[in-house]
Formats: sequence, C-alpha cells, structure tokens
Amino acid sequence: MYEPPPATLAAPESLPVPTMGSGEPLLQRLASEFGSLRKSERKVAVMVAENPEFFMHSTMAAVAEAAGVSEPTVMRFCTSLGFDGFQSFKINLAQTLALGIPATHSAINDDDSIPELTTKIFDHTLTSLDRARRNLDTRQIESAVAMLVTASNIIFIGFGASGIVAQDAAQKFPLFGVPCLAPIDAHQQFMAASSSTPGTVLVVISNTGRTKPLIEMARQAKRNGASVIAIAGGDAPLLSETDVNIVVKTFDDTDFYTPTVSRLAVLVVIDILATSVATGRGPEHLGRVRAMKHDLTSFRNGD
Amino acid sequence: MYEPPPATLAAPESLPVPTMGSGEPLLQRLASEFGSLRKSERKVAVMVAENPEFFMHSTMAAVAEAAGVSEPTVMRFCTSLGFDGFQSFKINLAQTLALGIPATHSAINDDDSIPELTTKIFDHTLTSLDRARRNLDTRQIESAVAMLVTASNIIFIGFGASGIVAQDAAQKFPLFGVPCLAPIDAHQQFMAASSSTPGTVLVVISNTGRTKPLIEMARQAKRNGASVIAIAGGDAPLLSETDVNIVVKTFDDTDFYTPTVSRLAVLVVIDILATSVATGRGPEHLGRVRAMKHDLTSFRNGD
DNA sequence: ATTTATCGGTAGTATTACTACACAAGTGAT
DNA sequence: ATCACTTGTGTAGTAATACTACCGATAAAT
Repeated sequence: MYEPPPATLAAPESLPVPTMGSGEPLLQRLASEFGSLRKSERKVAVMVAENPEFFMHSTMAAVAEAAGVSEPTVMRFCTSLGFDGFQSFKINLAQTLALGIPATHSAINDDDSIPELTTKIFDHTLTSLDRARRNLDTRQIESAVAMLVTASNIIFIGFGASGIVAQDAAQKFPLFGVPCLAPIDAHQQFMAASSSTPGTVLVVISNTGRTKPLIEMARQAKRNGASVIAIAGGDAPLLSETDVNIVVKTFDDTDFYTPTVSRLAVLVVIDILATSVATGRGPEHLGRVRAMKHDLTSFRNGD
Repeated sequence: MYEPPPATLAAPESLPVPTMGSGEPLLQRLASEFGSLRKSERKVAVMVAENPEFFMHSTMAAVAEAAGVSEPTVMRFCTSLGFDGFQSFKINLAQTLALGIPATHSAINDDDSIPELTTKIFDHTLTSLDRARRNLDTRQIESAVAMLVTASNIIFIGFGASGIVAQDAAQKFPLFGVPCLAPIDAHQQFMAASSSTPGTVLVVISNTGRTKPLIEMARQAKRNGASVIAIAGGDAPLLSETDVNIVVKTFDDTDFYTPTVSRLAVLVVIDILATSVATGRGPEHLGRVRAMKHDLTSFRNGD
C-alpha cells in the first residue's frame, strides 16, 4: 500500500528571506504576509503599521501592552516574520524607517499640508532609490562600462522625462571622454541613430521600455553595427533589441500625484556609468577633467 | 580675595543635539567630536567607524571585547554622544547605516571596482538627499507655492546641470497649470527675464548662487515687477536679490570624482513645488492632468 | 460531541543593559 | 618632588529585558 510522504515536508523553511534587508521593505512584507499571521499576532502587526516610531523605541513589555497581547506573542510575531528576535526586528524596522514611511503607506491627498507633502515626497523618493539600488545588477553596469570606454562617440535618446535624463547624460561628456549627442526631437534622434557607426554606442532611456519610435531607433543603430544599451524600468519589448540592458526598478507611479521618481534613479545610474568610464580611462584623462572643472569655476564667477 | 565662579558652570548641557537624528549623520558627528572623547572611548569610536555593521548586531559585551575595553566604557561612549544608552545608540546607528556609509567615509578611488563604485555613489546620493530633507525649510516652500499658484506664467533658468533641472521643471507645466518657459542659452534667458511682467514668476536655479549672469537676470525681472524665487545650495549673493529663497543643502562636492548630487535634490524640490501647486489649484485642474496622463500613455505606445 | 491540533498566556530563566563604587593615572600646586 | 585633587577606567552588583518551557483555552475536524 502507498505510504504518503512524511509530514515533516509541511514545514520546509519558514522564510527564504534573509534576516537583513536585501528584500522588500519591511512594512511592505508586513502587509503581504498579514494573512499568514495568527489572530493575536495581527494585533501586533497593525500596531507596528500604525505607529512604527513607537515600536522602535519601546521595550517588548510596552509593545505587548499597547497591542493588548502578551510578550511571547510579540516574540512570536517577530520570529514568524523570519527574524531572530525582538531586537533583530527592531533594528530592521529602524533601517526601513530611516528612509521614511514607504510610499504605499502614505498616498498623497488633496488636502495635505506643504510639510506633509514634503516629507511624503522625500520618503517616496528615498525608498524608491533604495529599491533601485537593491535591484540593480552590477554585471549589467560592468558590461555597459566596458562598451562605453571603447566607444568613439555616444548618443543618448529618450522622450519626455527620459529626454531630460539624456540631456544630463550628454552633458557629462567630459567624463565619458568622447563626443556625446542627445538630440531632442524625434527626427533628429532618428537621424543620429541612422548615421551611427560601429564605434557608436547608443544609450536608449525609456521608463516603460515600450515606446515604439525608440525601439525602431535601436534597431536602426544595430543595423549600422552600433552597440545599444537600454536603460528601462523593467522587462519590456525594447530589451530584446539591445546588447546590454540596465534595469532600474523603482516603485510604480500608480498614483498620479506621486512624481516620477524613476528619472532620479536613472540619473544616479548615469552618474555611476560616467564615473566608472572616467576612472577606467586612466589618470591623464582625470587630470584633464580636473583642470576643466577648475576653469569652469572661474568662468562661472566671471573672473 | 577673589572667588572663582562655581564649578557647576563647567557642565551646562552635554549636547544640544536631540537624541534622534535631526542633526548631522552619526558617523559625521563621531569624527567631529572625536577630540572631546576619552582615551578608551576613542577605541570604541574607531571600532564603530571601522565596522559599524558589527556594532549594530552585537551586544554590549561583544563590543566591549572587540574594542578591548570594559562594558561601562561602551556605555559612557554612548552617553557622551548624547544618547540615552546603548540601545538608543544602536537604533540610531542602524538608521544612518540604512542610507549607506556616508560619503566622507568612502571617497572614490581610481581602482574601485564597479560594485564598490555603485554602492558608494548610491550611498552618497541617499545620504545627501537625507541631508537636504533635514535642512529644508518648509516655510520657504510654502511662500514659493503661494507665489506660483497666482502666477500667470513661469520662467525657469539655470546653467549647466541646473539648466537641465530647469528643463525638467518646465516640462511639468501641466501640473503648474500655466505656460512655463526654460530657455537654454544665456541670451534667450535674458530676453525672457527682460520681457517678464508682474504676473511672471522667475525661478532661478543655481547651486553656487554666485553665477553673475543669473543675478543680473533676477535683477532685470524684478525691475519689471516680476516675482523671483531662488533655489540655491547655500547663502550666496543671489539670495539678496530675490523674493523667496529655497536653500537645498547637500554635501559639498569636494572630491571631483563624486558626481553632483545637488541637482537630484533640487529635482525633488521641484517635484514638491509642482505637486503642491497642482493640489492647490483644485480638483478640476487635477482632472485635466489625469486625463492628459492617460492620453499620453496611448500616444506613447502608438495605439 | 469528542478528539485533536492550534493558539495564547503565565511563570520562570538566562542575558543584557545599566549603576554604584573603588582603584589607577594623570595634573597642578605647595 | 610630593601630596592633594581631578579625571578616567575597570570590577562587581542590580534591575530590567528578552527569550523559553509549559499548560490551559479555543477553535476545528471527525
């Protein structure tokens, strides 16, 4: 007769998530795993969600009292989420709180005061940048840098907010060390892509990665033998047309009030690329950059 | 005979800094107050500076052992810096570490690997944005918003990186609800400032606040009765020529490797301004913005 | 309705942070 | 140079806190 597999299989591992923070923000996880919590543990969960600051500075006894449960329940709550204990949880909570209350917990309302709005937007920005950092694949960056240091010229293209980012990138041409172009209108962009050569690197910036004209330009550049780097917010049609893909994950701008934070994250990525390329080009190149910066200061002040 | 003043005067208040984080980053303070620490406490200080992660996850006994001092010394170290105790210090340390190791502790070297460089730049960016947030005066924002909601048209100007920021700001004109201009070259900028009217609001973006042509443009706009808002990195000549000054403090880009993070902070401030103005204009305006966003998505995908 | 498994609290224990005290080292004055 | 005195550091003890083992209650399943 058939024997069912041993019951121990029912408890493989409580949580694959490591104890310290490389995963999703804590309060996010709290919401998603709320269903798998016990009734009394949920009381603790809502307490920490409503008043994380208090939790952070309190002892177990105080938390237990405030949530209306016993101390071991608080303890179980912490271990249920995969932490070593109360202290470990508190430390982790402090970490996420440093970036501000995550966006999902603080949507922007019409009647928010300016100070409220200020903190909310900063919180959202910092949390999103943190997310981008955690999800960034440095190998992609490495490939991109390798491509850029051997480039004879670089073209940055993008529409809307990404177009501004492209402008910013092109302005860093002293760091890249080769001529940089960032045409603004669609026709000029296509012309640039179309007249690219095998030495050209085309950097396509698109948050959605679905903008059709950009995909077309990427194809055109590749036909000319150019290398194409895509910087996008996630999996998208564009990424299958390119040589290197840098995925910059932020929090989706579901609420239309919340400003597009993705462009900030992309700007940071550009910073990383530019700096990496500059250091990769050796000391004499850096000397030229330094001299340029110095001269610019004089020019700016009108000396 | 002369009696010296009572000795109690020698200990007025240990530290004016509040226990929780509104001041400078912790590791920064550690460096600046290192001199006023006792010999054994300094051992603890260097330990936490070298290996903050370890400190964060350890007990007092472990830290004492690692630093080669006794537990009370660790305790005194915490209180000397103005914290309630060991726990309080640990929580605060975790907070600062969440943003990454601050810039001053991790200057960029020529031989840094790409992953190293990535974390360093992200850390620097996040820390700087956090600093900008803490030092931002919301009353200045409020004044600026009050000015912008009554504007009939808005002009954004800036040079270099700030010029890009101006472009980005102008692109948010749907949120501002009035025509926005962001001329690129100096002559066009001056012409725009010169042809401004009392309904015009001129937003001058300059990190240094010393760029002479910009100051001249601000003067010109004021002569025409326009209102002028300055967004700058600190006290500077420009600020005495304007109606409202928004100071965005980041970390000075002393090292020329470190990319200019100030522009990112200013972008966030622009986000705040745009969102505030949009909500301030009432629901029917927001409805139009929402419709516009929806239509843009269709256009983008070429449907 | 009874058994069984899951859940929550009470009581106890081992750590851990914190404090009071005493010794040592450095400093200034007689 | 020696002595009083301040300052700094460690030892020993205490109160608290986090964590654990156990048992009663409650809900679920048969």
